[in-house]
Amino acid sequence: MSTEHDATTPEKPRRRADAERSIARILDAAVDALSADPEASLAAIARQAGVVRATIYMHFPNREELLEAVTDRAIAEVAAVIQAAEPDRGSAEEALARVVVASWQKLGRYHALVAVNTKQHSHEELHARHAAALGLLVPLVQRGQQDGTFRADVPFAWHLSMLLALMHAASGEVNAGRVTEADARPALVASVFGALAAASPAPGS
Amino acid sequence: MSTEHDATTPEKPRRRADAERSIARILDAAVDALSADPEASLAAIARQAGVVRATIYMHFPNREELLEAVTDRAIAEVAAVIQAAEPDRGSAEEALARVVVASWQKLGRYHALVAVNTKQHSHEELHARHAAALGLLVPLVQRGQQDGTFRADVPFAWHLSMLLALMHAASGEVNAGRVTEADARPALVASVFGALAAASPAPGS
DNA sequence: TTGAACTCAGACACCGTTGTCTGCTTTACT
DNA sequence: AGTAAAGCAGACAACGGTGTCTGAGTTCAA
Repeated sequence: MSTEHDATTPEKPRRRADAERSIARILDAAVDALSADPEASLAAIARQAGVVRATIYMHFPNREELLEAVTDRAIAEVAAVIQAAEPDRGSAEEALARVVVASWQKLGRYHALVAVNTKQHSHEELHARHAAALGLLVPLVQRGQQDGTFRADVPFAWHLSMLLALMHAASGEVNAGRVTEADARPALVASVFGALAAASPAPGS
Repeated sequence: MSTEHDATTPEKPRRRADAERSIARILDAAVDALSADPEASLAAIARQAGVVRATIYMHFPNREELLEAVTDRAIAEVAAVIQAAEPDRGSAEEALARVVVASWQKLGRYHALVAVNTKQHSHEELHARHAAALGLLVPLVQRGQQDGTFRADVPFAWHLSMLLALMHAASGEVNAGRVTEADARPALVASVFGALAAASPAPGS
């Protein structure tokens, strides 16, 4: 594995090394530019990438496919981080904490990209793409629901959405400078676990 | 510096009745159109409002101020709903549930508008605007923190952000059809309370 | 009822973005 | 070293959005 970066699809073309480099720079620049402005022009992306606009068209047929490649890569990166955190090891609580800590920053980095996709693709299609990364957490959540760690009176997809929302919000807080990253980590873990956890054997109700 | 075109705050301008009507229709259409596509053109908004594009310019000097009026009105509506839920009455837990139930749908309706504002205004400015509605919850959260209902080891602003994120996510779930509104309500309340609640007198940690 | 406010219909110039194309130079591979 | 791939530079038409203007109709309010 490793240095195999395909722009959009793993294909036949044996690209030259500098082409691979350009593609990577364009993708990186696109993430930055689109994070700052979801409607960033290709000219702006090219400028930030240090290439000329025509070079983008050398690797991506049009704007839309570039954005597609950007989100594909972002999701793949997040998925890799999640997987590296071994969501299926240890107790559900431990695993959840591990996954959250490992992935929330990278997830937050790509937070702004959501706005880019919301208009082009439908919600369903967008969710289907996220599923690649989110799907890795399904066993973890279900496991926790079965052993009573997480509330079982809501669908596991609900937990997944709340989890995602909290991680995004947390990275937003850090990004806005309202909390330090060091403070955010335990707070996020606590909020997430609290949100997913089964109600404690409390009285009343 | 005072606004001459205040579509939101009824002031000096003695507008005719049909003008008020047009403004309201434009604002409504803008919410719908921008929710579907954050970059909806003024032509699209005008079409949906059943007016001609020039009519928009009769009440709003430019696109930007129209969007501003839209978000101002949205925030004001949400704030009104929150206030009507009496966030300062009863126990923090009860009040929280009341506020969440009352406001999450309307808040969700305007969820897409967030993407519209993210690029124009800075995060700080945007947060300052939200503060008008969010500020109503500050006493509630602080009260809960003081009496031990909510965790006090995080800033109250953290709780506010998590609260907002969960409500947005919940309305997204309903909007996507993954849960019914009836199911979402108690689930949201549970998730929110769990996220904010102080750790139960449990062992560990 | 009359005048003013408002709306409609359509045009206009201006601007930025997209996608394509052209030579010409530089860089990578064998 | 030679060849092809890739990049640069700068142009081009096409398109859509914005903001302004005109000159008509129509609706409200005194």
